Amino acid sequence: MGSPGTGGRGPAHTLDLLWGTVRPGRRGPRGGLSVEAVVRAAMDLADAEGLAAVSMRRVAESLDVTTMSLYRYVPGKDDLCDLMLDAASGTPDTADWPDDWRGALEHLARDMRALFRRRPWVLEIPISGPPLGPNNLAWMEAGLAAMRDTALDTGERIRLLMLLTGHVRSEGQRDLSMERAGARTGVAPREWGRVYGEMLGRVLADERFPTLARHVREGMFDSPPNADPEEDFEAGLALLLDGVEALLARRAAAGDDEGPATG
Amino acid sequence: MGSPGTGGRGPAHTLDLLWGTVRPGRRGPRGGLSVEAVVRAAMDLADAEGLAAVSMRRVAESLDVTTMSLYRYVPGKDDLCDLMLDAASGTPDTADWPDDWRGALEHLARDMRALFRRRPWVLEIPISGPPLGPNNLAWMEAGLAAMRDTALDTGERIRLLMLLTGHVRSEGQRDLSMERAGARTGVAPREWGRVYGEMLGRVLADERFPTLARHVREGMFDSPPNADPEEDFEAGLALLLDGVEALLARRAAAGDDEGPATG
DNA sequence: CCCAAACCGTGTACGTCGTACACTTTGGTA
DNA sequence: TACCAAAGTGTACGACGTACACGGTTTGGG
Repeated sequence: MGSPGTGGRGPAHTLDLLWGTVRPGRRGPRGGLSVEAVVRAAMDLADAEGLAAVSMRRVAESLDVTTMSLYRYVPGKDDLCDLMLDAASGTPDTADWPDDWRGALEHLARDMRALFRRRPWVLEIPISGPPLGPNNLAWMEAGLAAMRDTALDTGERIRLLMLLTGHVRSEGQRDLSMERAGARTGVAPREWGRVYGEMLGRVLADERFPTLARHVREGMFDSPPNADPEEDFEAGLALLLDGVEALLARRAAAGDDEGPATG
Repeated sequence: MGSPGTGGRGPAHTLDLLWGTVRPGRRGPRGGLSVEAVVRAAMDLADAEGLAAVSMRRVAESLDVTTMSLYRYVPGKDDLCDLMLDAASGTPDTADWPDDWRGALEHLARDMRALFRRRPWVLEIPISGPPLGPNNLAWMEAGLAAMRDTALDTGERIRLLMLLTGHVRSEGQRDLSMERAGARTGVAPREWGRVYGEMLGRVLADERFPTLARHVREGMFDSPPNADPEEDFEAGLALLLDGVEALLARRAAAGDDEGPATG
């Protein structure tokens, strides 16, 4: 499971792979495969059977080549996953995004969420560093563009973007874990909250959680905590952006002799 | 890697494991091991060498027993990880938490963050469902208690708690990935931003990211985006709680004929 | 009192994983 | 044309989780 070897020829090569700027090599036979083909095969596998089904062997098998031939195109599995992540991220469609920063950021967050719902396995890929691929940077570009008219400085904009993606990822991972918890016990995802409540209710009856117990007794699990993931997501998003508005309002009130940010 | 078998005797047994309410069984030889001993050994291993080093074989080896004997105490590795998570979570120390909800929630978030800094491997454990262990519930209890005097309803309180833990986890995972990215390239974590900037700067010079390029040209990476994780964490936390305050203010302004929440 | 049931711990084995390494085949270039 | 980098193959190693059958130990019910 670990990486005994070095993996690749350094992060510079990984960057070339991400951006598709690999010199094909003039000598030798023309390769029948390509980085994109390998990545696409891996993505197809992940789409069909989940990330756990993506092994070098299975990917190679689906391409009708041997396992080791993949290593001619990809340094190792970790890098393959990084490539999959960027490829699956795609490019945000900002056509119908509104002009105001809040509306645009809401669209960004929702589009990102839709992406994770479409390809849940993206959330399972361990992030190995800052976003470096073109697609991930395209999302960053869209986010920064959405904030162009705000009074936030560069650091704040990036932080807010990170915060937003963090929220989208967290919420998506929670949804995923709920679904899988349901699959493991054989209960439908929606009914999990019921089981949850029963379990907790039985257990909390005689323990040292007064506040929790009070909430349970007041019917906390009649409508279980995460019954509507969409509402949780939207509420968190709204809270976050409300925080931003508060910050902007504070700033506008404080430095009103200063000119507004020039677009 | 997957779980071909059923793993355990259902989630009810896992709950018993978590709460330490396992009937020892009157017949047969007294076991030299125990669930706690196994979990502790696994945690020691994770503390020393990271979660990747925690395998059934290595845990058994550290306990001077064979691999399979572990399965007498733990249904499988997934459940072991769940147990490790709850055990590592410990119990929040609310002694020096202030009385106001905001201060208390800040302390909760910071204490949680400290926990993840102390045991980074906790963040690598894939969450398999809602919090069910006593320690995780203790954190939930503390969080709910912190909000006892607010005008939030139960659902909102839980959502806020989830949002907070999501933020702490996200930020911790980002720190972790940064550290590991540095380790992989052989660069110190602090210098990563520099490399990041160089890479992006080189790449962005001739591409289709106008806003991003503008920020880069304006010195975005002179002080790299995630140079100070602590500041990022605190800023996000503040933003979040500002959002809550805005919600509370809105609520207070709207329904002032309604009595305040009774503690 | 005794035997069978329950339980602990062991040993072996299977299928899977990532990937190192030596090899043959291929085809552009010096 | 001869060479050699590169594509693709085959084999192998050391891990992993865990199913399964077995022998040893304790204890409860008859």
